[in-house]
Amino acid sequence: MPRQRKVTRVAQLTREKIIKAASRAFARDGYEGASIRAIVAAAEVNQAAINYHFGSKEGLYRAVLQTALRALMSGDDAPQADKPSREVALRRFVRGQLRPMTARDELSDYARIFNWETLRPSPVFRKFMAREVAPFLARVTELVRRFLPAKATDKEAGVGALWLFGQCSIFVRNAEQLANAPFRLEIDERFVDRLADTIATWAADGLGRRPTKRRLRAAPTAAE
Amino acid sequence: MPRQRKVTRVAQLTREKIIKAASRAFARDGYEGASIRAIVAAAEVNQAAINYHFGSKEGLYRAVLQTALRALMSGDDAPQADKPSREVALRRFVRGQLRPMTARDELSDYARIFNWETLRPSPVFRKFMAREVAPFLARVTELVRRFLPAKATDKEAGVGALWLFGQCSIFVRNAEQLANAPFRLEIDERFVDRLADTIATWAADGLGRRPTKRRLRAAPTAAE
DNA sequence: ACTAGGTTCAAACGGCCGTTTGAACTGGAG
DNA sequence: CTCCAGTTCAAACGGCCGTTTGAACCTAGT
Repeated sequence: MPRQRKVTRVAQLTREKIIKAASRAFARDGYEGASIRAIVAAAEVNQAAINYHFGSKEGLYRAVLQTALRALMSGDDAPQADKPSREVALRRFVRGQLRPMTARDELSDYARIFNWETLRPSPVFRKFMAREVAPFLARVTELVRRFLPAKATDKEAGVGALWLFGQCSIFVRNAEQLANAPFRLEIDERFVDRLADTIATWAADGLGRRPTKRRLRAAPTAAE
Repeated sequence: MPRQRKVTRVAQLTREKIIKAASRAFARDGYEGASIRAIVAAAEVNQAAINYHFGSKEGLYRAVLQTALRALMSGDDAPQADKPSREVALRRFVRGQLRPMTARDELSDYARIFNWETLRPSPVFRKFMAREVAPFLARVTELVRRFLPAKATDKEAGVGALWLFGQCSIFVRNAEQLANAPFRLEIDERFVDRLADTIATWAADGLGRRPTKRRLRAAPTAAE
Protein backbone atom coordinates (compact mmCIF):
# COMPACT_ATOMS: atom_id res chain seq x y z
CA MET A 1 0.00 0.00 0.00
CA PRO A 2 1.82 3.13 -1.25
CA ARG A 3 1.15 6.46 0.41
CA GLN A 4 -2.16 8.06 -0.53
CA ARG A 5 -2.05 11.33 -2.37
CA LYS A 6 -5.39 12.50 -1.10
CA VAL A 7 -7.27 11.53 2.04
CA THR A 8 -10.92 12.42 2.21
CA ARG A 9 -12.70 13.41 5.40
CA VAL A 10 -14.72 10.22 5.60
CA ALA A 11 -11.62 8.10 5.10
CA GLN A 12 -9.85 9.82 7.99
CA LEU A 13 -12.91 9.15 10.14
CA THR A 14 -12.81 5.48 9.20
CA ARG A 15 -9.16 5.31 10.19
CA GLU A 16 -9.89 6.83 13.58
CA LYS A 17 -12.80 4.48 14.22
CA ILE A 18 -10.56 1.54 13.39
CA ILE A 19 -7.70 2.66 15.62
CA LYS A 20 -10.05 3.25 18.52
CA ALA A 21 -11.67 -0.17 18.22
CA ALA A 22 -8.30 -1.80 17.60
CA SER A 23 -6.81 -0.25 20.75
CA ARG A 24 -9.53 -1.84 22.85
CA ALA A 25 -9.19 -5.18 21.11
CA PHE A 26 -5.38 -5.33 21.31
CA ALA A 27 -5.51 -4.32 24.96
CA ARG A 28 -8.06 -6.98 25.79
CA ASP A 29 -6.72 -9.88 23.71
CA GLY A 30 -3.14 -9.03 22.77
CA TYR A 31 -1.80 -8.66 19.25
CA GLU A 32 -2.23 -12.23 18.15
CA GLY A 33 -5.42 -12.80 20.11
CA ALA A 34 -7.29 -9.85 18.64
CA SER A 35 -8.99 -10.60 15.34
CA ILE A 36 -9.58 -8.33 12.37
CA ARG A 37 -13.18 -9.44 12.21
CA ALA A 38 -13.82 -8.44 15.83
CA ILE A 39 -12.18 -5.06 15.27
CA VAL A 40 -14.15 -4.18 12.14
CA ALA A 41 -17.36 -5.27 13.83
CA ALA A 42 -16.71 -2.95 16.78
CA ALA A 43 -15.63 -0.13 14.49
CA GLU A 44 -18.58 -0.73 12.15
CA VAL A 45 -16.45 -0.70 9.02
CA ASN A 46 -15.84 -3.19 6.25
CA GLN A 47 -13.30 -5.91 6.81
CA ALA A 48 -11.13 -4.92 3.87
CA ALA A 49 -10.80 -1.40 5.27
CA ILE A 50 -7.96 -2.46 7.56
CA ASN A 51 -5.82 -3.81 4.76
CA TYR A 52 -6.73 -0.84 2.62
CA HIS A 53 -5.86 1.81 5.19
CA PHE A 54 -3.07 0.12 7.11
CA GLY A 55 -1.74 -2.47 4.70
CA SER A 56 -1.97 -5.34 7.16
CA LYS A 57 -2.86 -6.24 10.72
CA GLU A 58 0.73 -5.52 11.64
CA GLY A 59 0.47 -2.07 10.04
CA LEU A 60 -2.64 -1.37 12.07
CA TYR A 61 -0.84 -2.43 15.24
CA ARG A 62 2.01 -0.10 14.37
CA ALA A 63 -0.47 2.75 14.02
CA VAL A 64 -2.04 1.90 17.37
CA LEU A 65 1.37 1.85 19.05
CA GLN A 66 2.16 5.26 17.57
CA THR A 67 -1.12 6.66 18.86
CA ALA A 68 -0.54 5.08 22.26
CA LEU A 69 2.97 6.40 22.63
CA ARG A 70 1.94 9.89 21.59
CA ALA A 71 -0.87 9.90 24.15
CA LEU A 72 1.31 8.53 26.95
CA MET A 73 4.11 10.98 26.30
CA SER A 74 1.97 14.10 25.93
CA GLY A 75 0.08 13.38 29.13
CA ASP A 76 2.81 14.57 31.49
CA ASP A 77 4.31 17.76 30.16
CA ALA A 78 2.48 20.17 32.41
CA PRO A 79 3.56 18.81 35.83
CA GLN A 80 7.18 19.14 34.72
CA ALA A 81 7.08 22.88 35.18
CA ASP A 82 6.71 23.30 38.93
CA LYS A 83 9.77 21.20 39.93
CA PRO A 84 8.21 19.21 42.74
CA SER A 85 10.26 17.57 45.48
CA ARG A 86 11.50 14.08 44.74
CA GLU A 87 8.92 12.60 47.11
CA VAL A 88 6.06 14.40 45.45
CA ALA A 89 7.36 13.50 42.01
CA LEU A 90 7.61 9.87 43.02
CA ARG A 91 4.14 9.79 44.47
CA ARG A 92 2.76 11.44 41.36
CA PHE A 93 4.48 8.91 39.13
CA VAL A 94 3.18 5.98 41.14
CA ARG A 95 -0.37 7.32 41.11
CA GLY A 96 -0.16 7.81 37.39
CA GLN A 97 1.02 4.24 36.92
CA LEU A 98 -1.86 2.93 39.03
CA ARG A 99 -4.44 4.92 37.13
CA PRO A 100 -5.65 2.02 34.94
CA MET A 101 -6.80 0.20 38.11
CA THR A 102 -9.92 2.35 38.18
CA ALA A 103 -9.91 4.33 34.94
CA ARG A 104 -11.55 2.71 31.94
CA ASP A 105 -10.40 4.76 28.99
CA GLU A 106 -8.00 4.74 26.08
CA LEU A 107 -4.97 5.47 28.26
CA SER A 108 -5.53 2.33 30.27
CA ASP A 109 -5.94 0.43 27.00
CA TYR A 110 -2.54 1.70 25.91
CA ALA A 111 -0.99 0.72 29.23
CA ARG A 112 -2.35 -2.78 28.87
CA ILE A 113 -1.01 -3.07 25.33
CA PHE A 114 2.47 -2.39 26.69
CA ASN A 115 1.87 -5.01 29.35
CA TRP A 116 1.21 -7.56 26.62
CA GLU A 117 4.44 -6.51 24.99
CA THR A 118 6.49 -7.24 28.10
CA LEU A 119 5.17 -10.80 28.16
CA ARG A 120 5.42 -11.48 24.44
CA PRO A 121 7.13 -8.77 22.43
CA SER A 122 5.75 -8.56 18.90
CA PRO A 123 8.13 -8.03 15.99
CA VAL A 124 6.55 -4.63 15.48
CA PHE A 125 7.40 -3.61 19.00
CA ARG A 126 10.97 -4.83 18.86
CA LYS A 127 11.82 -2.95 15.70
CA PHE A 128 9.68 0.12 15.96
CA MET A 129 9.37 0.93 19.65
CA ALA A 130 12.65 -0.11 21.23
CA ARG A 131 14.10 3.36 20.74
CA GLU A 132 10.84 5.24 21.27
CA VAL A 133 10.32 4.08 24.83
CA ALA A 134 13.89 4.92 25.78
CA PRO A 135 13.16 8.62 26.52
CA PHE A 136 10.08 7.60 28.49
CA LEU A 137 12.20 5.29 30.62
CA ALA A 138 14.92 7.88 30.90
CA ARG A 139 12.55 10.19 32.73
CA VAL A 140 11.82 7.51 35.33
CA THR A 141 15.51 6.77 35.62
CA GLU A 142 16.18 10.40 36.46
CA LEU A 143 13.44 10.30 39.09
CA VAL A 144 15.02 7.25 40.68
CA ARG A 145 18.43 8.86 40.59
CA ARG A 146 17.24 11.64 42.86
CA PHE A 147 16.95 9.02 45.59
CA LEU A 148 20.16 7.17 44.89
CA PRO A 149 23.66 8.20 46.00
CA ALA A 150 25.33 10.53 43.52
CA LYS A 151 27.83 7.95 42.41
CA ALA A 152 25.21 5.46 41.29
CA THR A 153 25.86 4.21 37.79
CA ASP A 154 23.44 4.45 34.88
CA LYS A 155 22.83 0.73 35.07
CA GLU A 156 21.97 0.90 38.76
CA ALA A 157 19.53 3.72 38.12
CA GLY A 158 18.01 1.79 35.23
CA VAL A 159 17.50 -1.21 37.46
CA GLY A 160 15.87 1.08 40.00
CA ALA A 161 13.51 2.44 37.37
CA LEU A 162 12.47 -1.03 36.32
CA TRP A 163 12.08 -1.97 39.99
CA LEU A 164 9.71 0.96 40.42
CA PHE A 165 7.68 -0.01 37.36
CA GLY A 166 7.33 -3.52 38.70
CA GLN A 167 5.88 -2.40 42.00
CA CYS A 168 3.10 -0.59 40.18
CA SER A 169 2.43 -2.89 37.27
CA ILE A 170 1.66 -5.95 39.36
CA PHE A 171 -1.26 -4.14 40.98
CA VAL A 172 -2.51 -2.95 37.62
CA ARG A 173 -2.27 -6.41 36.10
CA ASN A 174 -4.03 -8.04 39.02
CA ALA A 175 -6.48 -5.25 39.72
CA GLU A 176 -9.42 -7.36 38.68
CA GLN A 177 -8.45 -10.26 40.91
CA LEU A 178 -7.77 -8.15 43.99
CA ALA A 179 -11.51 -8.00 44.52
CA ASN A 180 -11.73 -11.79 44.83
CA ALA A 181 -10.34 -14.21 47.40
CA PRO A 182 -7.94 -14.26 49.05
CA PHE A 183 -7.55 -10.47 48.92
CA ARG A 184 -11.14 -9.22 48.95
CA LEU A 185 -10.19 -5.58 48.43
CA GLU A 186 -12.55 -2.95 47.16
CA ILE A 187 -10.79 -1.19 44.31
CA ASP A 188 -11.94 2.42 44.16
CA GLU A 189 -10.29 5.80 43.87
CA ARG A 190 -9.78 5.99 47.61
CA PHE A 191 -8.04 2.63 47.74
CA VAL A 192 -5.78 3.47 44.81
CA ASP A 193 -4.86 6.77 46.42
CA ARG A 194 -3.83 5.02 49.62
CA LEU A 195 -2.03 2.32 47.65
CA ALA A 196 -0.05 5.00 45.83
CA ASP A 197 0.92 6.48 49.19
CA THR A 198 2.07 3.11 50.45
CA ILE A 199 4.08 2.20 47.38
CA ALA A 200 5.66 5.64 47.12
CA THR A 201 6.69 5.54 50.76
CA TRP A 202 8.04 2.02 50.62
CA ALA A 203 9.92 2.73 47.43
CA ALA A 204 11.40 5.98 48.75
CA ASP A 205 12.58 4.32 51.95
CA GLY A 206 14.06 1.44 49.98
CA LEU A 207 15.97 3.64 47.57
CA GLY A 208 16.93 6.09 50.27
CA ARG A 209 19.60 3.90 51.79
CA ARG A 210 22.51 2.68 49.80
CA PRO A 211 22.17 -1.10 49.47
CA THR A 212 24.91 -2.86 51.39
CA LYS A 213 26.24 -5.11 48.73
CA ARG A 214 26.66 -8.73 49.51
CA ARG A 215 25.18 -8.16 52.92
CA LEU A 216 23.01 -11.24 52.58
CA ARG A 217 24.99 -13.17 50.06
CA ALA A 218 25.93 -15.92 52.48
CA ALA A 219 22.38 -17.25 52.32
CA PRO A 220 22.05 -20.11 49.83
CA THR A 221 19.10 -19.92 47.48
CA ALA A 222 16.21 -22.25 47.91
CA ALA A 223 16.36 -23.60 44.40
CA GLU A 224 19.81 -25.09 44.44
CA MET B 1 -13.58 -39.05 28.32
CA PRO B 2 -14.48 -41.26 31.32
CA ARG B 3 -11.74 -42.41 33.65
CA GLN B 4 -9.67 -45.30 32.35
CA ARG B 5 -9.75 -48.53 34.26
CA LYS B 6 -6.33 -49.64 33.18
CA VAL B 7 -3.37 -47.53 32.11
CA THR B 8 -0.49 -49.28 30.41
CA ARG B 9 3.11 -48.27 30.89
CA VAL B 10 3.50 -46.90 27.39
CA ALA B 11 0.35 -44.82 27.76
CA GLN B 12 1.68 -43.25 30.94
CA LEU B 13 4.89 -42.41 29.10
CA THR B 14 2.88 -40.77 26.33
CA ARG B 15 1.04 -38.66 28.89
CA GLU B 16 4.30 -37.49 30.44
CA LYS B 17 5.81 -36.63 27.08
CA ILE B 18 2.72 -34.58 26.26
CA ILE B 19 2.70 -32.70 29.56
CA LYS B 20 6.36 -31.87 29.23
CA ALA B 21 6.01 -30.53 25.70
CA ALA B 22 2.78 -28.75 26.62
CA SER B 23 4.44 -27.00 29.56
CA ARG B 24 7.03 -25.51 27.26
CA ALA B 25 4.45 -24.54 24.67
CA PHE B 26 2.02 -22.95 27.12
CA ALA B 27 4.88 -21.07 28.78
CA ARG B 28 6.13 -19.75 25.46
CA ASP B 29 2.84 -18.93 23.74
CA GLY B 30 0.16 -18.83 26.42
CA TYR B 31 -2.90 -21.05 26.58
CA GLU B 32 -4.62 -19.77 23.47
CA GLY B 33 -1.44 -19.16 21.53
CA ALA B 34 -0.10 -22.69 21.96
CA SER B 35 -1.40 -25.15 19.38
CA ILE B 36 -2.15 -28.84 19.73
CA ARG B 37 -0.27 -29.53 16.53
CA ALA B 38 2.90 -27.85 17.85
CA ILE B 39 2.65 -29.76 21.12
CA VAL B 40 2.22 -33.18 19.55
CA ALA B 41 5.07 -32.46 17.14
CA ALA B 42 7.41 -31.61 20.05
CA ALA B 43 6.20 -34.58 22.07
CA GLU B 44 6.41 -36.88 19.04
CA VAL B 45 2.97 -38.35 19.58
CA ASN B 46 -0.16 -38.52 17.46
CA GLN B 47 -2.46 -35.54 17.39
CA ALA B 48 -5.46 -37.46 18.66
CA ALA B 49 -3.50 -38.53 21.73
CA ILE B 50 -4.27 -35.27 23.50
CA ASN B 51 -8.01 -35.64 23.18
CA TYR B 52 -7.74 -39.30 24.04
CA HIS B 53 -5.69 -38.84 27.20
CA PHE B 54 -6.89 -35.43 28.41
CA GLY B 55 -10.28 -35.03 26.77
CA SER B 56 -9.54 -31.61 25.33
CA LYS B 57 -6.95 -28.87 25.13
CA GLU B 58 -8.45 -27.41 28.27
CA GLY B 59 -8.11 -30.74 30.05
CA LEU B 60 -4.44 -30.87 29.08
CA TYR B 61 -3.94 -27.38 30.42
CA ARG B 62 -5.56 -28.40 33.68
CA ALA B 63 -3.12 -31.31 33.94
CA VAL B 64 -0.19 -28.97 33.24
CA LEU B 65 -1.34 -26.57 35.94
CA GLN B 66 -1.62 -29.44 38.42
CA THR B 67 1.90 -30.56 37.60
CA ALA B 68 3.19 -27.01 37.83
CA LEU B 69 1.60 -26.30 41.18
CA ARG B 70 2.86 -29.56 42.64
CA ALA B 71 6.41 -28.75 41.51
CA LEU B 72 6.31 -25.18 42.78
CA MET B 73 4.91 -26.15 46.17
CA SER B 74 7.22 -29.06 46.83
CA GLY B 75 10.30 -27.04 45.93
CA ASP B 76 10.52 -25.07 49.15
CA ASP B 77 9.89 -27.37 52.09
CA ALA B 78 13.49 -27.85 53.15
CA PRO B 79 14.53 -24.24 53.83
CA GLN B 80 11.58 -23.93 56.22
CA ALA B 81 13.34 -25.97 58.84
CA ASP B 82 16.24 -23.77 59.91
CA LYS B 83 14.20 -20.65 60.76
CA PRO B 84 16.36 -18.04 59.08
CA SER B 85 16.25 -14.36 59.99
CA ARG B 86 13.67 -12.29 58.19
CA GLU B 87 16.37 -10.67 56.06
CA VAL B 88 17.81 -13.99 54.99
CA ALA B 89 14.34 -15.38 54.32
CA LEU B 90 13.51 -12.34 52.21
CA ARG B 91 16.71 -12.55 50.22
CA ARG B 92 16.16 -16.24 49.67
CA PHE B 93 12.62 -15.65 48.45
CA VAL B 94 13.72 -12.93 46.04
CA ARG B 95 16.52 -15.06 44.64
CA GLY B 96 14.07 -17.90 44.14
CA GLN B 97 11.69 -15.62 42.29
CA LEU B 98 14.48 -14.39 40.02
CA ARG B 99 15.62 -17.89 39.20
CA PRO B 100 13.89 -18.10 35.79
CA MET B 101 16.07 -15.20 34.60
CA THR B 102 18.95 -17.60 34.07
CA ALA B 103 17.52 -21.05 34.61
CA ARG B 104 16.02 -22.77 31.57
CA ASP B 105 14.03 -25.64 32.98
CA GLU B 106 10.52 -26.79 33.76
CA LEU B 107 10.23 -24.64 36.87
CA SER B 108 10.79 -21.49 34.85
CA ASP B 109 8.21 -22.74 32.36
CA TYR B 110 5.73 -23.07 35.20
CA ALA B 111 6.52 -19.58 36.45
CA ARG B 112 5.92 -18.15 33.00
CA ILE B 113 2.60 -19.97 32.71
CA PHE B 114 1.46 -18.19 35.88
CA ASN B 115 2.67 -14.93 34.37
CA TRP B 116 0.36 -15.50 31.42
CA GLU B 117 -2.46 -16.11 33.83
CA THR B 118 -2.02 -12.75 35.53
CA LEU B 119 -2.41 -10.98 32.19
CA ARG B 120 -5.25 -13.09 30.83
CA PRO B 121 -6.73 -15.55 33.32
CA SER B 122 -8.06 -18.64 31.59
CA PRO B 123 -11.37 -20.15 32.75
CA VAL B 124 -9.43 -23.19 33.91
CA PHE B 125 -7.27 -21.06 36.15
CA ARG B 126 -10.14 -19.09 37.65
CA LYS B 127 -12.06 -22.17 38.68
CA PHE B 128 -9.32 -24.60 39.49
CA MET B 129 -6.44 -22.56 40.87
CA ALA B 130 -7.96 -19.63 42.73
CA ARG B 131 -7.93 -21.57 46.00
CA GLU B 132 -4.79 -23.55 45.31
CA VAL B 133 -2.48 -20.56 45.10
CA ALA B 134 -3.85 -19.09 48.33
CA PRO B 135 -1.55 -21.11 50.62
CA PHE B 136 1.41 -20.23 48.40
CA LEU B 137 0.60 -16.56 48.74
CA ALA B 138 -0.04 -16.94 52.46
CA ARG B 139 3.57 -17.95 52.97
CA VAL B 140 4.80 -14.77 51.32
CA THR B 141 2.31 -12.74 53.33
CA GLU B 142 3.77 -14.14 56.53
CA LEU B 143 7.26 -13.24 55.35
CA VAL B 144 6.17 -9.67 54.68
CA ARG B 145 4.48 -9.47 58.05
CA ARG B 146 7.78 -10.01 59.80
CA PHE B 147 8.83 -6.61 58.48
CA LEU B 148 5.60 -4.78 59.15
CA PRO B 149 4.44 -3.33 62.49
CA ALA B 150 2.57 -5.86 64.59
CA LYS B 151 -0.76 -4.13 64.13
CA ALA B 152 -0.70 -4.37 60.35
CA THR B 153 -3.91 -5.84 58.99
CA ASP B 154 -4.17 -8.89 56.79
CA LYS B 155 -5.03 -6.72 53.84
CA GLU B 156 -1.96 -4.57 54.34
CA ALA B 157 0.24 -7.63 54.54
CA GLY B 158 -1.40 -9.03 51.42
CA VAL B 159 -0.68 -5.81 49.56
CA GLY B 160 2.90 -6.03 50.75
CA ALA B 161 3.18 -9.59 49.45
CA LEU B 162 1.90 -8.57 46.04
CA TRP B 163 4.24 -5.59 46.10
CA LEU B 164 7.13 -7.96 46.70
CA PHE B 165 6.08 -10.24 43.86
CA GLY B 166 5.89 -7.26 41.54
CA GLN B 167 9.45 -6.19 42.21
CA CYS B 168 10.71 -9.59 41.15
CA SER B 169 8.37 -10.48 38.33
CA ILE B 170 9.14 -7.42 36.23
CA PHE B 171 12.77 -8.47 36.00
CA VAL B 172 11.81 -12.01 35.10
CA ARG B 173 9.35 -10.87 32.45
CA ASN B 174 11.85 -8.48 30.91
CA ALA B 175 14.94 -10.59 31.43
CA GLU B 176 15.40 -11.10 27.72
CA GLN B 177 15.17 -7.41 26.93
CA LEU B 178 17.55 -6.30 29.68
CA ALA B 179 20.40 -7.40 27.44
CA ASN B 180 19.36 -4.93 24.72
CA ALA B 181 19.25 -1.14 24.63
CA PRO B 182 18.76 0.93 26.62
CA PHE B 183 19.83 -1.34 29.49
CA ARG B 184 22.62 -3.43 27.99
CA LEU B 185 23.01 -5.65 31.02
CA GLU B 186 24.67 -9.02 30.98
CA ILE B 187 22.29 -11.46 32.59
CA ASP B 188 24.26 -14.19 34.32
CA GLU B 189 24.24 -15.86 37.72
CA ARG B 190 26.46 -13.15 39.17
CA PHE B 191 24.17 -10.39 38.01
CA VAL B 192 21.06 -12.12 39.33
CA ASP B 193 22.76 -12.67 42.67
CA ARG B 194 23.55 -8.98 42.95
CA LEU B 195 20.08 -8.05 41.75
CA ALA B 196 18.57 -10.23 44.46
CA ASP B 197 20.72 -8.42 47.02
CA THR B 198 19.58 -5.06 45.77
CA ILE B 199 15.89 -5.91 45.65
CA ALA B 200 15.94 -7.61 49.04
CA THR B 201 17.67 -4.62 50.62
CA TRP B 202 15.39 -2.06 49.01
CA ALA B 203 12.31 -4.04 49.93
CA ALA B 204 13.42 -4.57 53.51
CA ASP B 205 14.17 -0.88 54.00
CA GLY B 206 10.84 0.07 52.45
CA LEU B 207 8.81 -2.27 54.60
CA GLY B 208 10.88 -1.53 57.65
CA ARG B 209 9.37 1.88 58.31
CA ARG B 210 5.71 2.34 58.86
CA PRO B 211 4.34 4.32 55.90
CA THR B 212 3.19 7.76 56.96
CA LYS B 213 -0.28 7.75 55.58
CA ARG B 214 -1.39 10.65 53.46
CA ARG B 215 2.05 12.19 53.76
CA LEU B 216 2.07 13.03 50.09
CA ARG B 217 -1.61 13.20 49.39
CA ALA B 218 -1.64 16.90 48.66
CA ALA B 219 0.06 16.29 45.32
CA PRO B 220 -2.41 16.13 42.47
CA THR B 221 -1.97 13.28 40.02
CA ALA B 222 -0.71 13.97 36.56
CA ALA B 223 -3.64 12.35 34.83
CA GLU B 224 -6.42 14.54 36.12
C1' DA C 1 -2.09 -68.92 20.49
C1' DC C 2 -6.21 -66.33 21.05
C1' DT C 3 -8.63 -62.56 22.07
C1' DA C 4 -10.49 -58.34 24.09
C1' DG C 5 -9.56 -53.88 25.32
C1' DG C 6 -6.33 -50.10 25.73
C1' DT C 7 -3.81 -47.19 22.57
C1' DT C 8 -2.12 -45.19 18.28
C1' DC C 9 -2.79 -43.52 13.82
C1' DA C 10 -4.00 -40.89 9.27
C1' DA C 11 -7.58 -38.53 7.59
C1' DA C 12 -11.23 -35.61 7.56
C1' DC C 13 -14.63 -32.07 9.66
C1' DG C 14 -16.29 -27.45 10.51
C1' DG C 15 -14.76 -23.02 12.01
C1' DC C 16 -12.06 -18.89 12.49
C1' DC C 17 -8.01 -16.53 10.86
C1' DG C 18 -5.59 -12.63 7.73
C1' DT C 19 -5.60 -11.34 3.13
C1' DT C 20 -7.05 -10.61 -1.81
C1' DT C 21 -10.17 -9.56 -5.40
C1' DG C 22 -12.94 -6.93 -8.48
C1' DA C 23 -17.01 -4.61 -8.80
C1' DA C 24 -19.94 -0.87 -6.80
C1' DC C 25 -20.08 3.37 -4.91
C1' DT C 26 -18.92 8.15 -3.63
C1' DG C 27 -17.38 13.13 -3.30
C1' DG C 28 -14.89 16.87 -4.68
C1' DA C 29 -12.09 19.20 -8.50
C1' DG C 30 -12.56 20.73 -13.35
C1' DC D 1 -22.72 18.23 -14.64
C1' DT D 2 -18.86 15.02 -15.48
C1' DC D 3 -15.56 12.17 -14.31
C1' DC D 4 -12.22 9.62 -11.95
C1' DA D 5 -9.36 8.83 -7.98
C1' DG D 6 -10.38 7.47 -3.48
C1' DT D 7 -13.05 4.46 -0.81
C1' DT D 8 -16.34 0.87 0.49
C1' DC D 9 -18.21 -3.55 -0.02
C1' DA D 10 -19.49 -8.79 -0.29
C1' DA D 11 -17.39 -12.74 -1.42
C1' DA D 12 -13.95 -15.87 -1.76
C1' DC D 13 -9.04 -17.84 -0.92
C1' DG D 14 -5.74 -20.68 1.45
C1' DG D 15 -4.17 -21.83 5.96
C1' DC D 16 -4.20 -23.08 10.77
C1' DC D 17 -7.13 -24.27 14.60
C1' DG D 18 -9.41 -28.00 18.03
C1' DT D 19 -11.94 -32.03 17.60
C1' DT D 20 -13.95 -36.47 15.76
C1' DT D 21 -13.83 -40.75 13.40
C1' DG D 22 -13.03 -45.54 12.52
C1' DA D 23 -9.70 -48.64 11.36
C1' DA D 24 -5.14 -50.49 12.67
C1' DC D 25 -2.11 -51.69 16.10
C1' DC D 26 -0.20 -53.43 20.24
C1' DT D 27 -0.27 -55.88 24.83
C1' DA D 28 -1.51 -58.21 28.72
C1' DG D 29 -4.59 -61.92 30.63
C1' DT D 30 -6.36 -66.47 29.64
